[in-house]
Amino acid sequence: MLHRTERSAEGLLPLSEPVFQILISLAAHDLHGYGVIRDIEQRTGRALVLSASTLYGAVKRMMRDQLLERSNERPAPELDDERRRYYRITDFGREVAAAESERIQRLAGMVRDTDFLAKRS
Amino acid sequence: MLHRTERSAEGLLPLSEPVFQILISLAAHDLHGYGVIRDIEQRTGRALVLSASTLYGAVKRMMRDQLLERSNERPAPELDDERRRYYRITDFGREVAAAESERIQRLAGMVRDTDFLAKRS
DNA sequence: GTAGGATATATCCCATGAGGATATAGTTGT
DNA sequence: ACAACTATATCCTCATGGGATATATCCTAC
Repeated sequence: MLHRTERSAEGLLPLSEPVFQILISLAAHDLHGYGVIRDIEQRTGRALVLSASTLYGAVKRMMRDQLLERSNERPAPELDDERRRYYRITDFGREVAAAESERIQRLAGMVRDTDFLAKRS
Repeated sequence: MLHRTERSAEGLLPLSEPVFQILISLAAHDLHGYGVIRDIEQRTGRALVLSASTLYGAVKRMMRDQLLERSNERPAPELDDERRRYYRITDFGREVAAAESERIQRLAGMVRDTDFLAKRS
């Protein structure tokens, strides 16, 4: 019997914008909290800038839900900052991110050619 | 001087799943509350089935935010049900739906070719 | 060396929203 | 007549987002 996922990824959908963006950032590489804020800010062209409370609150809940875990690996000492706390996405976190991505693709397809500004009746 | 939008559509984004789906339903044709629930259920293949409290709560807030308004037009009496309260999407509601649609398209593009399950490092 | 801004984490607190439970009542089918 | 479905509405609870705030370290300029 193969590994049985405790909680289904779908049960956590839809993800909030902050949570999905945090998963995207950490899917690429381990990062510390403040670094995640900067990464999201850069990737979205400042369209989304998380406040500190949003980031740390979300991270705490994502750890509770086993989407993230603490990472012990740190950069070379000369590049490091002792205050940082690094996080890593879990396998389950990747499952959830993939499921949310599929949901988004489905939704995007559903409305792709819809002209909401065209009045009816 | 052309019409000036009071509140920007972007300020309401991102929309919750229920709110966006309600706008999609009403963008096609006026409908009453219970009919919106059925319409979303059908369109999404039962993937999203709003509870009554979610629907009526969302509709109330959407009226407050001027995304929807009451519609006086009713179907032919033999097809009607007096208990029904029909709703219509407003021009502003269409703007907001279009803005959310663009946001979704952008997000979908951003993650389209991301393989979240491919482990790194 | 010290002042100030950026980096970094964390908590308190409030407003908002999703949705289960529940209430009420009219409509339709058997 | 009785049940199931249609239809609207409110109460209540829980979770989340985010402003304000606190604390401390790092870095750069003077």
